[in-house]
Amino acid sequence: MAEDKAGILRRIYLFSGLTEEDLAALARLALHRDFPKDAIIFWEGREAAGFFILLAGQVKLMKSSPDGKEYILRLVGPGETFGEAAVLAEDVYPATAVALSDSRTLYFPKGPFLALLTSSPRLARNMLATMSRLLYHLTRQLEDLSLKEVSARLARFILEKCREIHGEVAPDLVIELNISKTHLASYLGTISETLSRTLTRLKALGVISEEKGRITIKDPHLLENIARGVKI
Amino acid sequence: MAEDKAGILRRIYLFSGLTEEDLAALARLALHRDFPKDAIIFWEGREAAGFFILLAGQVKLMKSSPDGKEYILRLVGPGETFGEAAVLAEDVYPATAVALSDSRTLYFPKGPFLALLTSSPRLARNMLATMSRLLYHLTRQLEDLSLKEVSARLARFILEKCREIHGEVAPDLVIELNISKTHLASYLGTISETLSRTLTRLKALGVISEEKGRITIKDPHLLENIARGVKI
DNA sequence: CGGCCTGTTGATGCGACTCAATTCAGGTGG
DNA sequence: CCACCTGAATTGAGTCGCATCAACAGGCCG
Repeated sequence: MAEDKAGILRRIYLFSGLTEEDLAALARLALHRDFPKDAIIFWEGREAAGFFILLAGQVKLMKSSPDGKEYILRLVGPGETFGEAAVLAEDVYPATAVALSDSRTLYFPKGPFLALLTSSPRLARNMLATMSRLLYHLTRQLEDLSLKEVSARLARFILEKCREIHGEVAPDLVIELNISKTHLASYLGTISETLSRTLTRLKALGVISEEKGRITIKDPHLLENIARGVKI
Repeated sequence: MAEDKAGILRRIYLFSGLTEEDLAALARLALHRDFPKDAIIFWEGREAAGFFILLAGQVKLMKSSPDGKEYILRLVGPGETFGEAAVLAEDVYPATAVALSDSRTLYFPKGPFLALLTSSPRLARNMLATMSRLLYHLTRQLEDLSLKEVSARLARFILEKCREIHGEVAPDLVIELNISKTHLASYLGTISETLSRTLTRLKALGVISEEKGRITIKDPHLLENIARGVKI
């Protein structure tokens, strides 16, 4: 069984370049934990006893307000880790994790992992790089939320998604939204009604076309400008 | 000279618990760099060749939009590091750093520091903890910006500042704003006019009193509720 | 079929940004 | 020492973006 896990771990970015020995040690302390759709994986504010790697499924990391609104900090896909930040400085999870679909994870208990971290400089380096990228990502989100309006945030989302999938941005490239529009709205810091209206406006402008969660880019140049904050 | 630096470094959180040997190595690669008020220390998007420790003065890390608005991600005080995230995964600084007053810093070039990081598990651990706390901080800001209104963000700022200074929140405790209200507004994701109005409302409610940048807490309980998002 | 969830569209109201005018404080030079 | 200038802070009026409330259409499933 441990060999199975080591094979999986080898393909996770966080563990790239590790020695076989380190991978084996990681595999020994990893535990399979599966969650059905809508299950809460951990609550914001609860003690962080470990972190997760998502093997299959989808997970949202979110904050919610007393009056029921929610903001999605991050959408986690297979191969990505989550809950990492909590195991280091803070002793509590900074957000709530919810399975958006049936999800399989590997769980790493905090204590043994920290020990391994001390003995493997490469693992520590990878961990720092991972957190660095998270920081960068959050920084961008803060910039968007504070300085840009919904249309700009949506435009940026589409562009980044497109680069992620196709490696470039060009007319007639198609992006699949793998999440509901309600979730996308929360991720963009707005609500579904506003997202719906904004999409309609972009469609009316001929910047994109869309049906059933498939967005086709029509005018990349204008889309870039909108993402930059140009009023429409 | 190197002894001087080692003495300074010893008191920096990031370097706590390091061996004398590591401190000496750090001291050897650190460079003094001073900046006058309003100097740009680094630009967002420029290559990150190293990071800084602020010894004296004050620095803002900010994002700015094409139309001149700015958002302050973080206010850096003496003893804190900045630009750390950039030296690891990203090769560019994610924000612009500006000296708000004459500032003295120590500068650590990326390459040698990374080498040291690999050889000192304790340093790597501290670095991870530091970044972890930054992540936590940014997460809170995102929550505030997306879910709360200005009054709640201001209330939370006052409460956190109070805890930071006095270790508790109680009536008649005084908080010194060491920054201009315009800067505070940018930090709270708003503009000076709105901040001014919000302060006036809080004063009218008897929650706080304020003159010349000195805020006195009058009603801690109500302040907590406002921070939680209760409408006023 | 009827329930439910997701998404769309319309009407309305509120919070916060904009623009503009005024006051105030600090610093400078005559 | 006071007049002057400059940038910060305040206050008012108007506008705009977006959330809210509400009604409704379409797809899915028990």
